[in-house]
Amino acid sequence: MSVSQEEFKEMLKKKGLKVTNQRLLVLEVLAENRDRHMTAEDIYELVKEDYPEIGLATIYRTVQLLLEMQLVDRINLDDGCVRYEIGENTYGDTNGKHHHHHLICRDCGKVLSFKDDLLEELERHIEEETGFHVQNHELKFFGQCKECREKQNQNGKHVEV
Amino acid sequence: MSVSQEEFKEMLKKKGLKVTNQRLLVLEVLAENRDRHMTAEDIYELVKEDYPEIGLATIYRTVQLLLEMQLVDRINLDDGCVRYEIGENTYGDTNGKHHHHHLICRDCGKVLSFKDDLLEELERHIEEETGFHVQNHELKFFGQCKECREKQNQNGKHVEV
DNA sequence: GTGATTGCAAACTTTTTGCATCCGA
DNA sequence: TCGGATGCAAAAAGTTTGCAATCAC
Repeated sequence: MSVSQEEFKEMLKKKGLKVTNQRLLVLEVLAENRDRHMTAEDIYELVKEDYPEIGLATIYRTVQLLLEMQLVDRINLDDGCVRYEIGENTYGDTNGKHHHHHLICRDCGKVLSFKDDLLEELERHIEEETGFHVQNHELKFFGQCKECREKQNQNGKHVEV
Repeated sequence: MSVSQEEFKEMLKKKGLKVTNQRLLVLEVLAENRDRHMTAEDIYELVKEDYPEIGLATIYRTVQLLLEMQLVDRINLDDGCVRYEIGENTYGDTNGKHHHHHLICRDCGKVLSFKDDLLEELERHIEEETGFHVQNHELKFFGQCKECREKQNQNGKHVEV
């Protein structure tokens, strides 16, 4: 079940909230950049192209709302700012895409995504052992990307781990 | 291989850095609170008990140093501040303890730890498929803890997921 | 003695909040 | 019309930095 713009409007109305240009544009910008990991500032700059009078505070208030509506995910790549990604079932043709994790290169800062559903077993395990009910997860791997590794090897350095 | 205070002093000297009371105390406080997830402010308050003249900036500079020396880990529980945990092999009798993940309750904010080594297979998988060399990871689960779940059930509410 | 380290205060960055105005329903 | 939503500016919160004084070696 993928959420369309029409469904988003319905969801807003059902909650007694108003459909505004700002809200539609924030979600649209996130949808158009589903491969990026956008900060509030990134979203602000892009929405401003279509709607120059928007304020940064509105971006923050809107992503908060979208988080609560579970239409976007929040991720933190440990670079000092929170980032937002549109949900896998929101606004897209990506009906098959499931969870993905982030691979963060400590050398160049690049962030790769890695699709995977293997955590479901672990989640079941956690629920059985602790009674904690898992609703969502965030998994980051820190290390060195292929390119940085090759670059290091070319420089004749020994790869120390 | 567990790192003792003596080894920490050696590591500092080997890097041409000085052994100061402040550095020893920060690591000691982290070691004494390995079950907590300490913010810079938490560490500051505790070190101040033994060393009232310490400044918050020193805490930040020291944890940065300890991170680089891989004696502590940084975690982010999405509550607005970065947290620090002493490394599993640092200053402890916990030679068998391996990786652990964090279970964050969205209702009461409590953070539980869950020991597990199941991610190693996934890391191998990632290295094979992408060439990304994994050095560390951080895994958080968001959901509802046992107590909050029971409380909700007692109130007669239907548990919606 | 000398260079690394510290404490303090100021600067900086990201995010939140108060409030008058505006706008969707 | 009316209450929710917005833009702006100010405030808050967390972290970093410059610098003179201090301390470890």
